[in-house]
Amino acid sequence: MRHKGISKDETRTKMIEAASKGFRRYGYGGIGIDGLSKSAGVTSGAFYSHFGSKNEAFAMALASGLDDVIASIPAMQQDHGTEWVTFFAEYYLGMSHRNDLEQGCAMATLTPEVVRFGPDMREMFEEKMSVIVKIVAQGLAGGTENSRSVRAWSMLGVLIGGISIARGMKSKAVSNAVADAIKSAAIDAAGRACSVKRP
Amino acid sequence: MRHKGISKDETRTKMIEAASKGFRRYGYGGIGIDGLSKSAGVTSGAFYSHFGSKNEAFAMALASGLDDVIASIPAMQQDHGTEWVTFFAEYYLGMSHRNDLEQGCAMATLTPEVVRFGPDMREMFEEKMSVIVKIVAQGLAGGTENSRSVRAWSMLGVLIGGISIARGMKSKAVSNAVADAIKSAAIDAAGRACSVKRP
DNA sequence: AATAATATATAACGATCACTATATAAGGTT
DNA sequence: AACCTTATATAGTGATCGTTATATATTATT
Repeated sequence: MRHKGISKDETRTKMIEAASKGFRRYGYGGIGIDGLSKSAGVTSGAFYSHFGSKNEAFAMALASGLDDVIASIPAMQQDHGTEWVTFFAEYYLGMSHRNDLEQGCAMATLTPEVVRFGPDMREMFEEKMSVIVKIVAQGLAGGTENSRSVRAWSMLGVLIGGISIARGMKSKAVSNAVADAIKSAAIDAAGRACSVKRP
Repeated sequence: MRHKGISKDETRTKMIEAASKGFRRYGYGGIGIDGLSKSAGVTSGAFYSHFGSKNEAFAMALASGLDDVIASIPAMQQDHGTEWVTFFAEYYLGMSHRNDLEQGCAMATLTPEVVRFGPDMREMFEEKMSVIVKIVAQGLAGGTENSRSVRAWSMLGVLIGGISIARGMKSKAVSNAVADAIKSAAIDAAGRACSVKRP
């Protein structure tokens, strides 16, 4: 049966959102089709009319999560000028983002899973991450283009690894200490930032 | 039934090894009791005479993996003097370690899973990671003790995040580019190293 | 040599897994 | 209003999930 006054696109959006949140929070193996469908307010029948497989749903969730990053970094660069790196690092390792797996950055939660998938998934990951690093590098100043790219990868690496460690800690004190260390490391890794003006 | 000429400890060791490898390669949700038992050459009956639950097996695997790090870093520091950080970074992001999930460093593969467990698991993680960071900091020179600790967390963060990103890439070229960037970032994050002499 | 203790295999549990086939209710078309 | 298309629900598939209970073969004890 259909739903009253709800378009297929609306349902699809809800289902990608549910998949995004579910996979980030529980991991690929930690939630099933029923769980994902249920949290989208539908059943597995709807799931398979939108995605061919669980794998495909993960791909959609990953792509959507990385697209969010691709959209949000330029906005931060516009809003915070040369201070954008500091702002980014402080947000990324801040308490609220650290405590929010479900709505947190997909890079942090989903990247470690990518290695276990096939070439198609990894190709998509590679492409989106390359876009992200390009955008980050555009917000960095000084050195060669290669240097800025290296610094961009470094900054992303330390943020992703750092939040992963900080999230694993039991005590707030140690988690905070790690977070603070990683914040400064990310800022150092990025080096000099610049203000980005986009058309 | 028992096994001929095989002690319980031998079996236990094989099972912890199998759990370590299995969880690193497939993730917590990606392998089951039967899979872990089978790759240890036993059945689920043996599994539950050694571990109370899958959770407990993960805890053993995590502890054992982190203990390996705790044992191997001092050895590296002894062997490579002030160059130990460079050696570590180059090993960590090198091709062979990058391509070997199963036998690779447990910090990289298991850390992202820890956040999904309860306080006991996270407490153990916190303790072992704190030991690791202390050992790393002992191999760093200059600055205050706090600065060396911050630099140690930063170095671990960038290594863990960096290998996670590099492993997700499809192409060797991009994976290598990320790896090279992370190597230099890790060395920079660590700052000046020192030679460690232990009794 | 008989017996007890123990380590592991085997078998089974209900639950959930990813996924498929079919039924049905709603919207769109004529 | 009748019909067709479509989006979703329902119900099922065999397989595997984590776990428990029991059977059995080996070692240890007497």
